[in-house]
Amino acid sequence: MEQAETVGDLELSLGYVVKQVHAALRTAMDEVLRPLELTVPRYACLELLGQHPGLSNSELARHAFVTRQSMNLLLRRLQERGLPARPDQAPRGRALPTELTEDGQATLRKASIAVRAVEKQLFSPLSEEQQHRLREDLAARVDSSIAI
Amino acid sequence: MEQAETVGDLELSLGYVVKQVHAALRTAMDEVLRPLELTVPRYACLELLGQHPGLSNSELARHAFVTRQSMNLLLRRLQERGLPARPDQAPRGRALPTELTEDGQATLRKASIAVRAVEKQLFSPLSEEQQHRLREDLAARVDSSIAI
DNA sequence: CAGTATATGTCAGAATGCTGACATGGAGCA
DNA sequence: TGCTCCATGTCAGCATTCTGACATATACTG
Repeated sequence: MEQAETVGDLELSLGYVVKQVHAALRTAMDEVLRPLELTVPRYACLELLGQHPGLSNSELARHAFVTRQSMNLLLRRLQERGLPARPDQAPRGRALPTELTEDGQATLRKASIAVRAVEKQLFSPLSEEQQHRLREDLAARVDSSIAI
Repeated sequence: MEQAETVGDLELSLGYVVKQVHAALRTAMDEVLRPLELTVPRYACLELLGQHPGLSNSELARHAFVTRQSMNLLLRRLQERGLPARPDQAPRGRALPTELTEDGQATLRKASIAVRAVEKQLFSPLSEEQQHRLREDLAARVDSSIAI
């Protein structure tokens, strides 16, 4: 009976390693986003809007992995800065389709470049092929039902 | 020039995929830990103490990826429940070496088994070999300097 | 020895995120 | 049509975590 039932050595735990990488990524992203007065969730919101204009608050929340209440507050703060814009009335149902303003797109572009550099640097120890394989393996276990 | 400078399609971003897996893991862990009145950071604290008795508050914080202020509060709450114990005075310097009580060990055992099951289930779509490779690839880019 | 640098524990305040709750708009069904 | 169910936006309260600050203990250095 080799298979342990407890977590065992943390360094051998896939969950812990994922957490390590996630923490490293988040710290590095926070650092480069600070000059733009963005946090990771704020950046995520902009990036999602950039790729999928018209997303509602609830949809943004799901894809950014926060509750819709948190996203609501976050979105309002960004709106005060004039980065995204929402109509006053819902064109249908209650969902308010959100889009980036010119300023929002400009800010997103800067942020996206910075984040891309961080990712590239963080995963640079891995070869192109390893990175591809890593993404495949990770995606393999993500519920693809979350796809937009 | 194929190499984009911005993040590009999120689904193709390693960072986003890591975040997806991390979120899924965290949600699943929170769920199974709730009956034990534990959160992920609280569990992490106990697991670290189980594997490395005598860690100080600051060391726990670093390995659990929170600030030492947060860990301090968290640790005190756990102490009120009698799970870990710290001496009143530091045997050397200011660091207070923390250890699990009997209750703490018992709680940790239950939690660890539950978390192990979650990890196992979450990564079950991947073969044993793929999991091994995944861990290797991820660990390859974690600063091993964080090792205990 | 005195002065400096580093690490630790801790306090205080602000920001962030979550849970619970409620009202509203649409879809499905009797 | 009327009823139920679900998704959305939003308000309120609570918990958690962070940043900034300060005191203390040790190590290092001139």
